[in-house]
Amino acid sequence: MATFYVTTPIYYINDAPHLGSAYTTIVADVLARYRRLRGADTFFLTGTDEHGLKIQRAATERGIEPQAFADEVSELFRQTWPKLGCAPDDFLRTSSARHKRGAQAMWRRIEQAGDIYLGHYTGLYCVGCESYYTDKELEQPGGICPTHKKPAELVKEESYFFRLSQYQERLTRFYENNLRFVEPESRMNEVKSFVAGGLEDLSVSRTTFNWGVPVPGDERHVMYVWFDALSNYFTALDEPADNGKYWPPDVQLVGKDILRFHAVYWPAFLMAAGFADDELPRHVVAHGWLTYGGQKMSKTLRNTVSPVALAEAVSPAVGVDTVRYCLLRSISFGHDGDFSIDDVLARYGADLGNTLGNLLNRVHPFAVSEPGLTPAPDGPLETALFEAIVTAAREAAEAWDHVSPTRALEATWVGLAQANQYFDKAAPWAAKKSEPARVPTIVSAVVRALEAMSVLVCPVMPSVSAAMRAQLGLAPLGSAIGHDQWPLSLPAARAELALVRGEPIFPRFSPEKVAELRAAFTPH
RNA sequence: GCCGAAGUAGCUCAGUUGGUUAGAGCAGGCGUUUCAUACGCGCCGGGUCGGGGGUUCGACUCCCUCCUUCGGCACCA
Repeated sequence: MATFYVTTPIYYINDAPHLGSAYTTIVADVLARYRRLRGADTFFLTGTDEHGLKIQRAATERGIEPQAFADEVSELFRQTWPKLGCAPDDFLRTSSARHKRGAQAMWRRIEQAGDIYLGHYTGLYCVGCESYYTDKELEQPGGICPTHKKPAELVKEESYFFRLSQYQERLTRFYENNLRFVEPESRMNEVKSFVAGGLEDLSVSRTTFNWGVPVPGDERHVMYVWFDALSNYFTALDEPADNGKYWPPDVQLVGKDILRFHAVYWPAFLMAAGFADDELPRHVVAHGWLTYGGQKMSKTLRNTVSPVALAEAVSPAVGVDTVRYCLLRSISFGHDGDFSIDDVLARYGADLGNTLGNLLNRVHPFAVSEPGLTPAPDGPLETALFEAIVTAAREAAEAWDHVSPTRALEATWVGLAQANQYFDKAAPWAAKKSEPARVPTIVSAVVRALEAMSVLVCPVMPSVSAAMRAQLGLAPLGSAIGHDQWPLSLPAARAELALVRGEPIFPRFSPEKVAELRAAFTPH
C-alpha cells in the first residue's frame, strides 16, 4: 500500500502565523490532498516548536509560565490552519509529553551509539540579553550587542555535543546517491558545498535556561532547540499504531532559512540513531520568501497581512480557495515571490471566474433542456477534448509529484481552456437548431470534462471542487485508500444527468468591492 | 571577500544536452459569437533574450568580463 508522509516545519511560537507559514502549510495540505486522491495512505504533520530562551523570556515578561504562554500561542496556530482549508492529521507540540518522551528516546539512541559527549561550548554572550550571538549578529567592530550597546563576552559553558564531524563522509555519500534529496537543485548544491566545507561537532544542550526537554540522565541540561525540534518528525509517529507505517517522510517542506538543519543535521541525527540510508527522509523541499505587494513583511513596518483576513474579505464562500490558488499559482515555487491583492483580483476574475466558473455556468441552459440524456458515441471533437483533459491530468500529476504547484496549475488550466474551446467548436446553441440529436452528446462531454476538472482542482480548492460537483449532480470527492481517482483515463459517460444550476461560484466583484479590497490590502 | 543563482514581451514567468521565423498566461488592440458571470473563441507580441567581448557554420542556451538583484559561507526559528 502506498503511503505518503508530508511535514511542515513546526512553527516557532514567537509570532502569530503569517503569510509565509501559511504558504508552507497550504503547500503541504495540497500535497496531502493530492496524494489522498491518488489513493495513498497519507499522513500530514504540522505543529509548534515551543521551547527555548526566547519563549521563556516572553512568558516571563507577561508574568506567566512558559507552558501557559505556549498553550496560548500554539492554539493560535492550531486554529489558523482549518481557516485556510488545511487539515493536518496531527498537530505536534514540542512541549507535549509524547514529544518529550520521543526526543529523549532519540537522544538515548544517539548517546548509546557514542555520538553524544559532554564538552564545553564557547560563544559570545551578552549578559544583558542572557544569550549567545554570532559575529554576524553583533555590531562590528568590537562585537557590540545591538540591544545593550555593550561588547559581548566570550563565555564557556558546559554542553553536550553531537559528533556531527563524524558524518561528513556518509552525508556526502548519501547526497550523491540521492541527488534530489534537497530540492530545488540549487539548494542541494548549497547543502553539498556546506558539508564539503567541513563539519564541526554540534552543541546540542544548554544550561542557561530550562524551558526545554531535559537531557535524559543530566537534568541540568535541556536539549538545544534544534535537537528537540527536528526529532518531532519522528516522535509524532512514535506510537505503536503509526510508527513504521508512514516513516520516513516523503516530503519535508521547509523555508530556505532552515534548510541546513533539515538537510544536514537532521539526517545526521538519524544516521547516528541507527537509521539506514533508505530510512532517511526522501525529499527536503525548500521554498523561498514571500513579499506582499512588493514589500517585505515585518511587524515593525506593520505591513503583515493575515491570510485568514484576506480570505474572508475576498469571499466567505470561496475566499480560502482563492487565496490557496493564488499563492500556489503565482509564486514560482522555490523562488522568492510576491503576493498582492492585485494579483488576487486578476486571477479571481480571469482564471477562476472567466475560465473555470463561466465554463460551468454556460453548460446549464443546455443541460436543463436535456433531462433524459442519451448521448451518442463520442465524435472526433469529443475524443480530442478527452485527450486534452487526460493530458492535463497526467501533466498535473507529474508536476505535483515533483512539488511544482505552478506547473501543476498551469497544466490544469490548459485543460479548462480546452473545454471552453470545445464548447465553442461544438456550439450546442447552433446544434440545437441544426442537429438537436447532438446536444446531449455535447452536454455529456462538457459535464464529463468538468467532472474530471473537479478532481484536478480539488487538492488546491477543495470547497470549489465540492461546489462544482454539487452543480454537476455529484457527491464531493472523498479519499479512499488504494483507489486512484485521478482522471488519467476518460471519465465515464453517465446516461442520467442531475445537474443543479446554482449561483456562479466566482461571482464578479463590483467596482466598489474591488476598491475596498485594494484599500484594505495594499501595503503602504 | 569567496561560492552560487537570477536578470527573457507592459506585468508574472517557461525556455531539455547550442540549430529553421524566442514562447505561455495576464493586461492591451482588432474581430467574432451570444450558451454563459460584458463571460467565451480567433487573430495581433518586430522583445538588441542585463551591457560588452569571445568560441562556433550557428548561442537566450558554452567561455571571459562588467553591471544589477538575491541567496549560501554553522548553532539565527
